[in-house]
Amino acid sequence: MADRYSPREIERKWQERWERDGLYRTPDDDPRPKFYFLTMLPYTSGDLHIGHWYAMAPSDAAARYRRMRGYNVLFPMGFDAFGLPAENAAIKHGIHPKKWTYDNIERMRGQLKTMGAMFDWSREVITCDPEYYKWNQWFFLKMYERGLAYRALAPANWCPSCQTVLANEQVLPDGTCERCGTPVTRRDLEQWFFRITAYADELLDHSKIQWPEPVVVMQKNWIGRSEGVEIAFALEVPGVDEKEIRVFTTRPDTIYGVTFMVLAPEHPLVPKITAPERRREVEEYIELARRETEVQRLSTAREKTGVFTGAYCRNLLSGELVPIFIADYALMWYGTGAVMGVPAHDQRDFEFAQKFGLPVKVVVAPPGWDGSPLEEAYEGPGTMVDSGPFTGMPSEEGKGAVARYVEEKGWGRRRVMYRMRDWLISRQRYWGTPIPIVYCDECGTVPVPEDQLPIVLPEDVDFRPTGESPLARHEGFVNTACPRCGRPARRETDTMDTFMDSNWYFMRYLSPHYDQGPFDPELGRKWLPVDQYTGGAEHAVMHLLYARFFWKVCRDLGLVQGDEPFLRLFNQGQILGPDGQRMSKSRGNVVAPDEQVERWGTDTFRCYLMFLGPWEHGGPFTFQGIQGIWRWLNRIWNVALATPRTDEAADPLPLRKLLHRAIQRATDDMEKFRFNTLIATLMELTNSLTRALQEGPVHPRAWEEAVDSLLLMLAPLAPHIAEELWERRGRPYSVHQQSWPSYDPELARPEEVTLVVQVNGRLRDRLTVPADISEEEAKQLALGSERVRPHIGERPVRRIIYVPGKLVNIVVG
RNA sequence: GCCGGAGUGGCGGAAUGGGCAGACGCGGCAGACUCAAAAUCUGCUGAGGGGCCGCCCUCGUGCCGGUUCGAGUCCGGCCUCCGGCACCA
Repeated sequence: MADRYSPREIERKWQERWERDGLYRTPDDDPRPKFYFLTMLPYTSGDLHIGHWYAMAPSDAAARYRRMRGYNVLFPMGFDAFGLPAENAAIKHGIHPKKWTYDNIERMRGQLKTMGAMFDWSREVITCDPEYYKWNQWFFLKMYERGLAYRALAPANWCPSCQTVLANEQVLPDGTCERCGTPVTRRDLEQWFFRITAYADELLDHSKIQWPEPVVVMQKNWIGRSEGVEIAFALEVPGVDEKEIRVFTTRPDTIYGVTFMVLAPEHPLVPKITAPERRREVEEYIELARRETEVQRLSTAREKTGVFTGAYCRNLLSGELVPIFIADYALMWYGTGAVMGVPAHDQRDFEFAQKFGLPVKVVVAPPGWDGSPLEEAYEGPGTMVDSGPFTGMPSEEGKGAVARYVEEKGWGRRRVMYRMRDWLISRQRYWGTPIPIVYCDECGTVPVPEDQLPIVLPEDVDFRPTGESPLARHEGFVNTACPRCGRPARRETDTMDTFMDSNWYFMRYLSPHYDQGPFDPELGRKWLPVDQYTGGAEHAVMHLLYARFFWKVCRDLGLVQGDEPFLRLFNQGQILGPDGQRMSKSRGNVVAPDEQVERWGTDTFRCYLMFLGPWEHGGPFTFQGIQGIWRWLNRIWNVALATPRTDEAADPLPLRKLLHRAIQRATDDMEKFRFNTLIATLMELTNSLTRALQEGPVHPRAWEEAVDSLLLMLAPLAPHIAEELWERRGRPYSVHQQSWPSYDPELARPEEVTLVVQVNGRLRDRLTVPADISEEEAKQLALGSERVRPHIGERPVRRIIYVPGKLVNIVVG
């Protein structure tokens, strides 16, 4: 018997050997078909946690499998290195964000290497490196040129006590500052946006990608397209120039039910139309709304609030005059910032009307309605009533009819609205990509010329929170010369949202040090788009939507071909603590992967994560089960190195059939990322081989074929032990350069099947029969069964149902 | 509230173009090896009941109903948990 399985020794040994040999360097000039396998890069938080392992280890197995299937596989890794936690660490512990980040990268890179993954480290990308973010700035300029980057006034979270802008993550759920507990207010600042809404309709089209349906649905909901009509209401306030208020509605069929009008508090018409005697109350309400955080304001549980402006407007269709209110449930950034109040057919309007004693006028009769007052808004379809010329029309039809009428009269037009807003990319933060813009008193907003990039983030910055954006206090950074006129000018001091970094990192992997553009276009043509992307579902809307948008911009810039960056997507589940809760330091349920690797070895830990359950499910990490994987790998060790009693005369078929069935199932599972059942299949194969070993002489070539195939199928899952055993069995280095075993369908097909015999649908007997048994034979066999006959008794057989290879069901009585 | 996803033994989970429920593993029980323990190996392990105990019967996939010869799987109505969105006119 060979010596014992000792993961610590062999794992270090092979990791060193693989690195020395450049086994996982992906050549760009390889004749095999390319396959770009991408897994999301980690944020440089400090330690590689179990979630990273759960995301990456199965991805590695799948990438290795692709490689064994004859593809030239690119499987790169990098670090998402800009972001708030680095800055917070600096504020809290006085460590410079750069040092904090690079120290973390150093540690995490080491941890990643213990995984034994086939990452091509020569392509590593670190997003906080000027070599990388230079191209963030370059992209920004391209977008600015095309009008896709613009500056506008937008509200930001503002802490009046800290005198600083806060990121959304720094605002606690109760709307207070995470540092000082002061209620956060909103403050309007000039900020930069990317015009993602210009691509809204294209982003709604997921027909060219194979993504999990839930992610597609989430993106569609996020974009939130709705078709409706913009309609004018006549404004008849003396001394006001504006003669109309425009509203957006998806329910033009309810227009005769309008009993009031609501404007958003920020609506520009409000100060103009407010009656003198209402002015004080209106201003107070506006101030109140301004002080509220978005979270508070959008809370649906709250009772409706609002104030009457004293002004009226006229419904052009009905000719009725209705009062104009302001209320914070009307949102300035959606539609026109004005809502027509139809309490009978909109629950929000209904609640508002109840509160303010406004009339509820039914114009779409619910089926079977007796004319009595409504208890709540009726939002379904019905027959239009009390609606002028449209009375009697089904409301669904009325939508189009009213829209046409309104368009004919020139009172409005059909419009499409989106829930999605443009992407605000400005962050009043230090640790991010500087926005390449200069403000000049003479020339205004001036983009930094390309040849002056990168604008390097200065390191000698006072990033402690003193009430200003850190870069704004750095004289050497802020003060510059206008690129256009040369006169003194000021740099933009905001930095970019870090989602900018993840927009295109997968392009940078192709040529991480290329300096003529974001990536070598020739390599772009070769490798892009990504064939398979894996990562957490938490990125369903933000990252994955931004990256699709960005790709389409790149396509329009002529940088990439095709419409989508990630052809196939897979979301792994989330790994929980042993208590079934989210892992967190405060709960004390964090499982450190390093300890598990130390104890069991990487191969065992990797396989265990894959064996836990379906990859997309995730679930609690428990310590008991890992033992089972350890035992299994030991059994493989023993089987692979055993010297069986062999006999040329032994029948090779049983072993071969067993093996080829296993290969068939394993291949199918690999294709579908079903690692848990894949491992179960390999366990069964291992157990069968162990039994064959004990039972007697085996056919020598069938045995060798079976053991070699087992190791080949093990290789993507547990790369180190597979390599070690492959070598010990005298096979040529490396197991990872071999082909995935193929199966012979003839051998994989079972010769005998178990035929289930039922009487009236209840299981009564199992018969082992040849797979090619005829229907007639099967029925006769079933009827003749000793176990079946008593259940038929004297009752007549009415029907016999036969499912080939599966069952016979005898219907009696 | 709306939109997704999921509910199967003591536990993680298998099995869905309807057809053997519980593969594989953990845990548990019993045995072998051992002075003993660990490790390893073998057997049993959904619940209930009956036996002429190497056998049989009944029940059983969140709940209620339906379709079907047959439902974990399909349909209708609920319940619970998880995730996302949440006054989007």
